[in-house]
Amino acid sequence: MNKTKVLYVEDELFLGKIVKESLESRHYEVVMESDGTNVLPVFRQLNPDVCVLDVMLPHKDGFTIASEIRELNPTVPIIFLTAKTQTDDLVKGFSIGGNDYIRKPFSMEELIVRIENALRIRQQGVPVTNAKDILQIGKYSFHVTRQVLSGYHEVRKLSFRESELLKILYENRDRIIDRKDILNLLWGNDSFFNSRNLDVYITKLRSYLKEDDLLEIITIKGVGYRFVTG
Amino acid sequence: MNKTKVLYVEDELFLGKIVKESLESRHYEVVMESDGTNVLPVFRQLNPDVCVLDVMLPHKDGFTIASEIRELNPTVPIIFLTAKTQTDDLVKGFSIGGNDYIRKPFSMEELIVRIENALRIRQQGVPVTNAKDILQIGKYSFHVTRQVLSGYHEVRKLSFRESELLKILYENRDRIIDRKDILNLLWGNDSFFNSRNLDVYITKLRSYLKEDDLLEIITIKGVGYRFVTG
DNA sequence: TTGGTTTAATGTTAATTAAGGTTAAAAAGA
DNA sequence: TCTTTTTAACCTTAATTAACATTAAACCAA
Repeated sequence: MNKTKVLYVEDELFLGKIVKESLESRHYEVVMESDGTNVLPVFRQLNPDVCVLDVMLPHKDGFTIASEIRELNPTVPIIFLTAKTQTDDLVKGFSIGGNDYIRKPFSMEELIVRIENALRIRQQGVPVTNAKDILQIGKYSFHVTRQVLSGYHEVRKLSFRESELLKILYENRDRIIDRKDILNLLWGNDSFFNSRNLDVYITKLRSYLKEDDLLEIITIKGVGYRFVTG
Repeated sequence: MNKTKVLYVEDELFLGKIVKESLESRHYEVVMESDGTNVLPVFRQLNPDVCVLDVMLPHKDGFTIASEIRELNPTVPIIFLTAKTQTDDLVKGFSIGGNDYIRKPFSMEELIVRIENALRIRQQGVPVTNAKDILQIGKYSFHVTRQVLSGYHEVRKLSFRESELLKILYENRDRIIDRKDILNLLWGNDSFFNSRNLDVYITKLRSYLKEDDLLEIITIKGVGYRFVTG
């Protein structure tokens, strides 16, 4: 049987060396990367069985790398290493869909348990990603039930209304959606005040989505909107 | 696994050298061209996996090169590098059709993400052009759902009514279209006021289309219009 | 028939109105 | 207290209406 291939991204070289050697002594094949910017080509070349990513990296955080990896490969398990200072919320947002996380400091046993766990789950054919829950919207990925919108540079937790509106827009992308329909779906009626409310949320989403210039919420005055995605 | 081959067209030699070496250190094979006129032979010889083109080049702009490359190869991903001074809309207008673009200055991470992204999209067999959405109208190209009309010199965002009218005219080009039919399609009825409204929009479109002398919206009094495109 | 005149249709431009955008502050939840 | 949602105020833009100009078909007289 081939060795399990681990892609390990860690900027603390001292810690990294220990972990790498420790895993190798347990018959894993480990490729370590200390620079977040170089991960994708290495990933493509190695095609690892599992990724272990430190969240705090000099140029690029682990979440961003993760969502890039996810675009290349929607199923490979990803394990985050987080310092205890990170907010729980965002980490949790990412700790689904084949992702797991371990708080630093951790023991080798713990890491190995998580790795084996991830591999086992994947082997059993348990869907690692609840794929339909994660929408690719342009350069963003949007976890609907977690209400997390992740771009290259920032990860944002959306409120309920923001998230629902984005979902509606996405489901009807490239088509004209009636203002009234959105209002009825989001507020249950289309009174004047809710109508102005919708304007506010449209503005918010536009600003959240501006990392990708190709994403556009076009206003069709007197009618509604059209969300153009590609 | 073979290295990913990148054709990189860039006239700023200093920047180019940095980018080239940076990509090479990340296991890409890079061929750099500084002169736009020589790109096609190089393309043929290299048969790259992805092209990265600076838009502002001395003799020939990146868009022109891109369309030449497209003739040789309709699917290879093309990424444009554009200066930040170019207006958003210009970029938007041209960045349609499966290509991506990056604003200068950019980070290496960003470039790599885009490259990997482009390769992945191609692998998945995702269609690179949403061709049916882009109409060629004389010297203009018209992106219907984005409501963007791009000529050589200016790119204009059309309003919904302008855009719909242009679409109707184009779909019935070189034929006589009844005024009434347009009115019914655009406003749902043909009352007097809407009728005057149509006049206004016809005037607007005529002025938008005057970059190309061969395009003409001919009035047929008492009947309707004929949009002559050839 | 020809050239002028009338008249309705359409062209053009500007003013008005209404829809929506943006931002901030207030209110409501949690 | 902190976040989300709603309300409010003011700003921008598209769509409509209005006013006046031009065109071309229709009519008419010499």
